Amino acid sequence: MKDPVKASLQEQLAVARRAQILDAAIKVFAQKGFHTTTIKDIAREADLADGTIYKYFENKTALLLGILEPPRTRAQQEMSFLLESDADIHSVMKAFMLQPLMAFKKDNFELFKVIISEILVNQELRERFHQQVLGPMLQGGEAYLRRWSEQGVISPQNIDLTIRAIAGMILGLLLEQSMGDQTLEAQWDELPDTIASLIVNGIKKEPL
Amino acid sequence: MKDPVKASLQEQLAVARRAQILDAAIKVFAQKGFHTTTIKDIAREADLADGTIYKYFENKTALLLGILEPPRTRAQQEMSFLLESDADIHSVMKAFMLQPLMAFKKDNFELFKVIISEILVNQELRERFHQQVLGPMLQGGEAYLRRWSEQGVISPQNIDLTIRAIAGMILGLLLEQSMGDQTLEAQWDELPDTIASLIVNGIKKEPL
Amino acid sequence: MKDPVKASLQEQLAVARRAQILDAAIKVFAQKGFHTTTIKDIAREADLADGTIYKYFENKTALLLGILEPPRTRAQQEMSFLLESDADIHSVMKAFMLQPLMAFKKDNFELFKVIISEILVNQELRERFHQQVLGPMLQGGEAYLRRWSEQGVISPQNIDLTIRAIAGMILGLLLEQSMGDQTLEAQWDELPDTIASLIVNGIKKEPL
Amino acid sequence: MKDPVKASLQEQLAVARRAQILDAAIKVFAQKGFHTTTIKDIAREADLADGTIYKYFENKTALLLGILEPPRTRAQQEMSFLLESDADIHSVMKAFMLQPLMAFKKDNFELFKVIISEILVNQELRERFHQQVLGPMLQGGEAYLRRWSEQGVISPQNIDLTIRAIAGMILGLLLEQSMGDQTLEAQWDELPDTIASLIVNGIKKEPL
DNA sequence: AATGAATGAGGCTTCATTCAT
DNA sequence: AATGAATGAAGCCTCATTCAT
Repeated sequence: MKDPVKASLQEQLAVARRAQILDAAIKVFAQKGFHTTTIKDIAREADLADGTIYKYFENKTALLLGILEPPRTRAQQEMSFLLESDADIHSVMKAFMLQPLMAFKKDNFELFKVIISEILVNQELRERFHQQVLGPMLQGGEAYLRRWSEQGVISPQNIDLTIRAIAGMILGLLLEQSMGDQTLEAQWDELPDTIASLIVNGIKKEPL
Repeated sequence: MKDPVKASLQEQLAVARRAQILDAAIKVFAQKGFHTTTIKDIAREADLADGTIYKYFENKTALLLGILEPPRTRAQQEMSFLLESDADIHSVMKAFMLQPLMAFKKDNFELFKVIISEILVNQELRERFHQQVLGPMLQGGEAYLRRWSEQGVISPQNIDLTIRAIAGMILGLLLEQSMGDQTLEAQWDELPDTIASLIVNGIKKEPL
Repeated sequence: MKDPVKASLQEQLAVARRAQILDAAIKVFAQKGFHTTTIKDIAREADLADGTIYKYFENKTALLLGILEPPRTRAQQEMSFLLESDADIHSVMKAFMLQPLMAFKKDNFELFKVIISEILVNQELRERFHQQVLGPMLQGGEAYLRRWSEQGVISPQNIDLTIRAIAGMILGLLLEQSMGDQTLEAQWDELPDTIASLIVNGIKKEPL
Repeated sequence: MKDPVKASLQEQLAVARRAQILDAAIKVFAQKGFHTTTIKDIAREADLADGTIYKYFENKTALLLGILEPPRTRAQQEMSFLLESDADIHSVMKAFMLQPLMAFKKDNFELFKVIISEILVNQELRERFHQQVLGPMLQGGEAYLRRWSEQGVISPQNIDLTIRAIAGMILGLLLEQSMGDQTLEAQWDELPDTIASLIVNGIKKEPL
């Protein structure tokens, strides 16, 4: 085991196994929900034995934590990259929405359901989510708003609350969609544009 | 038991008992979450025997459904009453926010957590919530927006999506708060005003 | 309560109530089986409250015991009356079968199922049944066989075992029928004759 | 686990475990009856954990079904073998009785009680019993009677009913014995002979 | 490293029975 | 005498987790 090549091979294998298990977990969680899913379900999906799961994850909750881990939440990184650019407000706003709103679309928002559902009830998960997903998202947005505010592009409202309201809108729309709202489902792709508009201009009719 | 007086007494007692159980359930659910709460917990809190719960509720899920029942969700009714009035946009918007944002404040949003958490995972509950809470909220708001739109007060954007975005913002803020966001917690009471402003005017600086 | 008329009235009422409850019990037991039937089922069928049952019967088992009580097991009395007569062997044998084989036919043998099923597992019930039903049946038959044996009509085989075999045949046929044997069901009415013949003559071809 | 040696070992172990559990179940069921026996009772007797039972049997009823499974009901097969032979009627008849009458003697008929008791009340069990035990028994006997009838050894009575009456006699005797009849218990070993005689010749005195 | 058999704690639910009215 | 609300013991079963191989 002192052979560094071997060691790194082992390591790579372990990483692969972890990924394999997480993929299975995501799939089954999305299908059946967290509490309804058994370790056996995941093991079967990953084509492993029950016990093997526990070599890579301490317990069932750790699987959910694993899903939230960095490599899988690359979302906000790409976003923050975008935020550095110099596009106009509407474009940036739209881009800000696009990522999260579309991210969950592929699996029909099932995974969103599972994660949020469990987050609401599990403290550790909640903190992780706040740190790894919500926090960065808010900070990124905040920085942007602050810059715009300094540039006099937007009115210097309470920025803390404003960015939280915007982020909340995204979360809330995902929530409503997850609850089976038909109207949202039908027009989902128009959301980024509509909302960006709403946030930038408000609902009030523009004075001529 | 053909005695009508006695009968109605019994009936009243039954109603009281139901309420007593629901109160206990709300309390314990809020403290421990749905899955973690046992029937025994609720029974103890209600100062009743386990079995008694089942005289009034078919099963554990029915307790959660009970929490969503009309008398306890009177919220949106009062709101819709408000919406009939002729106040200016900002005031109405603020009122629209006020109700839900404050409703859950008293129990530290714990109940919101539990309900949403379970809603995301339980179809029946989800449908009930959509029918009894979200639906009315959306319809009420939609009617308002439509009226304003006709009056030329607001720009005739996609109203369906707009109202959902607004409602989503409320839900999302509750969600962020439930996840332990400190900033929100500190400034919660300023939210209605800030958000109403945001929605009405947007973030863009007013052209002079 | 010292009024003897009143007292006897009370008493008569009590007897009627008992009967009412037993009738209900018989009906529901036959429909659903002993273990599957709840006191509530019986109470509902008897149009009484649960608690009332317990004023007349100590517990659920007592209801089954009640079903076996004399007035309802008048069977063997009529039979023993028949046995006194001087008919030929075949007729008597046939009569001996007729009563029990037909008694349970009316409720589709469901009650037989329930009683036997529980008898096999409940000692007290077993003893009662042996005393009140099986015993008299055996004794009646035994007396008859003995008389015939003395008269030289039948061969003096082991009478104890013979009568038990005959009674067993009856029980066993009821059992087979209860198990859903189609052939038996179709030809049930021919049984008394066929069996009487079998017992009297055996299966062996008569020597010319 | 692709190792075939290992796999077959596992398999053998599983079979053994099943047997171990069934043995325990038989023992406890015989002692306490089906409904009174808890899974814990069986687990304790088998020296296993409660949950382990469920790896091998779907539920409590499956344990009873297991008891009726082929390897344990090999009885009638041996009997049918006997029926092929060319012994005289009396011997065959006696053999026909011998097997079932003695099979249950070893455990004091307790198992018979439990099985029959539950069969009467459980449809699935009833069908299995009819298929696996009673059916073969009847068919075997029927074939025999029919052959004899063609050979002119026995009188061509209604063979369907006759074989059912004979089988019924066996069942009924087991039932009487199970109910605690002392006389039967004392003379149980003489039964096959006595009954064979009864069935072959009937009770009527032979005409000289 | 992987397996999967075994574990056993724990929850939901039913229902016979009691007892205050 | 009748009621039926309340009781609470008890059982079946699930499933996360462990550990010997």
